[in-house]
Amino acid sequence: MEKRGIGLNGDLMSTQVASALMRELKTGIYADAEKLPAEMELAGQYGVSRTVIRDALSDLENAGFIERVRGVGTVVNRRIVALDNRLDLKLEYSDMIWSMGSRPVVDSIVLREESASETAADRLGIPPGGRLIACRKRVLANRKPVIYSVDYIPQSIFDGIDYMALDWYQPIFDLLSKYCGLNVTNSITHVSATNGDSFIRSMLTPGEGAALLLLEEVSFCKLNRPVLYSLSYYTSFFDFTLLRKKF
Amino acid sequence: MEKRGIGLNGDLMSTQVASALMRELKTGIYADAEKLPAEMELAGQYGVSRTVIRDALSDLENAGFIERVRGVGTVVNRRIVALDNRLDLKLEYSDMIWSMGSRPVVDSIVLREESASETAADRLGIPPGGRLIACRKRVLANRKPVIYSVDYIPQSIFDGIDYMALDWYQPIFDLLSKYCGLNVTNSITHVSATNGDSFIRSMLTPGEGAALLLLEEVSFCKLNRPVLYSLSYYTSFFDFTLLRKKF
DNA sequence: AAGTGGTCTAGACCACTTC
DNA sequence: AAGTGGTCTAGACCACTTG
Repeated sequence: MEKRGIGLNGDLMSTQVASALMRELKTGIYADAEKLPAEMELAGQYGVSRTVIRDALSDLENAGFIERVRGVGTVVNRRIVALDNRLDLKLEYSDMIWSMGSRPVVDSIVLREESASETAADRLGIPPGGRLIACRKRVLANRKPVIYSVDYIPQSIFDGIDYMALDWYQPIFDLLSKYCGLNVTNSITHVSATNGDSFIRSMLTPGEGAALLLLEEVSFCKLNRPVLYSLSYYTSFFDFTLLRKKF
Repeated sequence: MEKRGIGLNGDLMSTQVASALMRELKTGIYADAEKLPAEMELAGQYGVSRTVIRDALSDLENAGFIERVRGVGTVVNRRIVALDNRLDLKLEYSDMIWSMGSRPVVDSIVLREESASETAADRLGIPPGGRLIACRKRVLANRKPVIYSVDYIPQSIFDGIDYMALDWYQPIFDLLSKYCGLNVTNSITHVSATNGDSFIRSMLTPGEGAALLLLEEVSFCKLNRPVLYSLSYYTSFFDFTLLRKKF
């Protein structure tokens, strides 16, 4: 009898199949395909049941990469497969900068301990005035400033950790993962347009009359635990793309 | 033997269960619940197999409303259930305005036939210079201008239809659905911040120094067929929220 | 009629958390 | 040990599109 549930590298079968299919769709044997093979055929090829294939295809469909049509087959959405920086699927700015061919560089970090504002306390689910760590920083791409951000983290998250000694130049999600064992899974993000104040504009030096995109964001770990409240100002360097789908 | 696959009102069983659960989560018996009952128990209550329940829960989880944890149960994400205007789940501005307690009113419509720009042709997958219908309009909420938009639709979509006679005051998606039988299922949206030009600002009269949010969008029907290319400028009246999730 | 994806059933075992 | 969700199997029928 085959081992069930878990494949060789620890991932689930359906996850492995989904990754494999995605690879083939982007650069492999389905790179020019308009349709994928029938579900039963894929099941045979990968040596799994149709259920596994359908779970994998469900994931791809939810992300918009394919569309399944009865009587027709599994149709590839080429335009969506080709998209690179999906705001709705990525949480990390550094990935975005890398995939745009630049190297993200962080400068002028200011780390402080502060009392939570009413807003911050509400978003993070802590008492007003609770202790926060505030990390203000600027990110450059190709030597040009592209992001200015303020990240607030409850001090309680760093219980027993000398957070001042940590390397705050790395992406904040990496830091939370490495030193606190907290993996951010999703964020609620408010998007708006602004011109910023004179300080923000002096940090980002956008062109005359250029507006900034502001993302106000609460990030969560497993079980909906809020761990990060952040305000990020983005210059027009970024091309934010997202897929909107009816529920 | 029970009828399979389709329930009383034409919806799928899993879709019906998902809707029912969503209703209970928002205002029903699970309005204050931290967890949903076990899958087997739900299966019993709704008189369906565990598979149906799991399909329904999968949909809710994909939209972020619940989280399923092994050994624990199905946990409700209250903050996400409480969100109202999800940019990633809604395609229609009028819904958003209604749910903010205002009535959307469209004024100053300008309908023209134009040749496709290179950009528009590319986005809509038609030859450059192809015939387009351009609909420019302004939307008011509570008598204040809140959106200015330009919608481009390939003329071929209206083959044999006297499009000039249609009611362009209704949402464009309703129009496409009613008269062309085309239901928009998703959109690729580019988000950016801008200050607009003097014309846009005269239409929207944002406050001094207030920036505008620009959504540049291609909307698709079944089989990834592009039917609408639009540019929409939004004032700060709108609170755009979206859920970002790791793929 | 044949082939596709969509759904459903019944049953099984696995991984995890809690008691 | 008991209960949860996660995965998988094998098989069935349904709805739809295409030839």
